[in-house]
This record gives sequence, C-alpha cells and structure tokens, in this order.
Amino acid sequence: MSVSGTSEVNRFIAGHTPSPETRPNVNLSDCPSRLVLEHVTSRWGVLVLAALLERSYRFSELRREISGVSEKMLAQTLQTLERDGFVHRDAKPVIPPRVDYSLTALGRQAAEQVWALARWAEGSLPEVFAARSAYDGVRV
Amino acid sequence: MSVSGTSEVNRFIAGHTPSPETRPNVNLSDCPSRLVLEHVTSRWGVLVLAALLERSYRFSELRREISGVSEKMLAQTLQTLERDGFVHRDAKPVIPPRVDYSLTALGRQAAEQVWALARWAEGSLPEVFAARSAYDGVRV
DNA sequence: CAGAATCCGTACCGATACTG
DNA sequence: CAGTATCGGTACGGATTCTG
Repeated sequence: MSVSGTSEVNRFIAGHTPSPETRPNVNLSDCPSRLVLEHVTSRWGVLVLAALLERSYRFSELRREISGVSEKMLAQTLQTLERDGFVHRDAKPVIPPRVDYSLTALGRQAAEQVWALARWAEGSLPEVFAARSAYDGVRV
Repeated sequence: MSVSGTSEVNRFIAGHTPSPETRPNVNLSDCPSRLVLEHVTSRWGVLVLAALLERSYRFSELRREISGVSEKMLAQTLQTLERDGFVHRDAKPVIPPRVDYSLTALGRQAAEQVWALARWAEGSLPEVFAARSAYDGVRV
C-alpha cells in the first residue's frame, strides 16, 4: 500500500488543475479518501453531523447546541458539508429568515460512520489517558 | 445531546489546568472523544495508522511510504500516537540507529476504525464529487 | 539513520462589525 | 434570523540545518 498527501494533489483531484499532464510526480492514485475525511472529521464537522443525526436544526439552534462554535465556522462547516452532499439546506423565504439543516441519505451514512468512530474513541478514553500519564511520567 | 469544543476545554481535560474550580462555564462533560479523534483523524495520523495496519515500519520506510510527509510532521505524529498508546516504538541500540514502529492492541483497534471510515469515504467519492460539481455549477 | 531545533510563511480561526 | 466581510493573533506545518 502506498499513501500520499499533498496540497497539490488535493487541488488536482478536486478538479481545479486544468491540464492533467502537469500532475506532480507523487503517487496520488492512492487515498483520495482524505478529500472527504478532512471534512467529515474536521473539528466542527463531527459535531454538526452528530447533532443532525438525531434531528434537523436551524442555524441558531445548532449554534447553541454546539457550544463554542463561532458563526463564521458554523456557516463555513455547513457550506462545506452541503457542497459535499451530506447536508441539505432548506431556506424558507420568510421574514425573518428561517433555514433548516438536515442530513441527506449520504450524510446520514457519513454521520453514522463518524458517530461509530466517536463512540469507540469515547470508550477508549480511559486507556488513552492512562497511556498519556505513563508517557508523560517517564518523559519528565 | 449537547456537544462542545473549546481549546480551554481540551486543556482542562488534558490535565494541564491545576485548579478544577476555574473551569469555564461551557458544558464540557460531553464529547471529550474529540481529544482522541483529533489525533487519529489528523492528516498524517490516518496515513500512519493505515500503513502500520499491514506491517511494522522503520522511520525512513514510513517516510517513503507516506509520500509528502516531512520528517518533522512524521516524528510529531508518531510521538503523539505513541503517547496516546496507539503506536509502539522499538528503538534498537545499534549504530546506525534503527527504530521500528508498530501498532499496539489499542492502536490496531484505532487503525481498523479509521480504516473502515476511510474505506467508506473512498466508496462515496463519486457521489461526493458529483455533489460538488452540482453545487459549484449552480453557484457560478 | 533517526531525530531535534530553528526559522518563517500561511492558513486557520475567533472576534467584531455589518447586511438583507 | 441567518448569514457575509474584514481584521488580526496564533498555531500549524514545510524547509533547512544540526546532532548522537
């Protein structure tokens, strides 16, 4: 197996590089899955997907639910997830505006995957903390 | 469900905040799993775990295997994963030095989890790319 | 060979102010 | 209410140099 990760690679695969023959010599044929992973496993991406897994939310509801997220990052995260086809954005033409966010079928798959990973991570916390203590104790 | 994510929160849980009574008012009782996730789902963390899933590697082998990673980031990633108890570091006292990296039992669990996620992500690439094209097409 | 240390650009991210 | 625009600090990460 051979894996790679370069920003040029990402841009190439994303389709923004016009001429395929100018592709760098790195083996970018492997692991383009990072292009998806880095969005669904991003700091706020995980939390947004987890929240939407149980029900749909309005923008301000999400902002309250996910404590600590700024408007900017929430909007940015939602746009990225919408662009990737994970989140459906339903903007009702009313005043004041009302926008509901929900998971698409694909998004539900993603959410369940990362949720499973998060559950495992939560379960392994004791072991991880123990390992960190041991490591730090020795290194001092 | 309520999720949170603040750097202060992370520092608190990590055990670097001496006085627990100075804890911020955010609800940090939820989702500390991010403390583990951000390491195993990091850019190079995923690739390192994936590589070590099939066999153990030496430092320079890993560096070649994961094209695009700098020495600094590979060393840093390996140290983080070792500290969390996912990677075992076996430094042989020879000259020139030889260091073998392998997965611990816990690390194998982590690797299999992220690998499953990566496999799903790879499979969903066509749908994601299609969604991106549709989104970008409309937005132009 | 396996790293540690340093320098430094940049991209991320939060805070703030503004808009429809 | 649901964002966008702008600014600025910071931390991430790459390139280079040095060491046991």
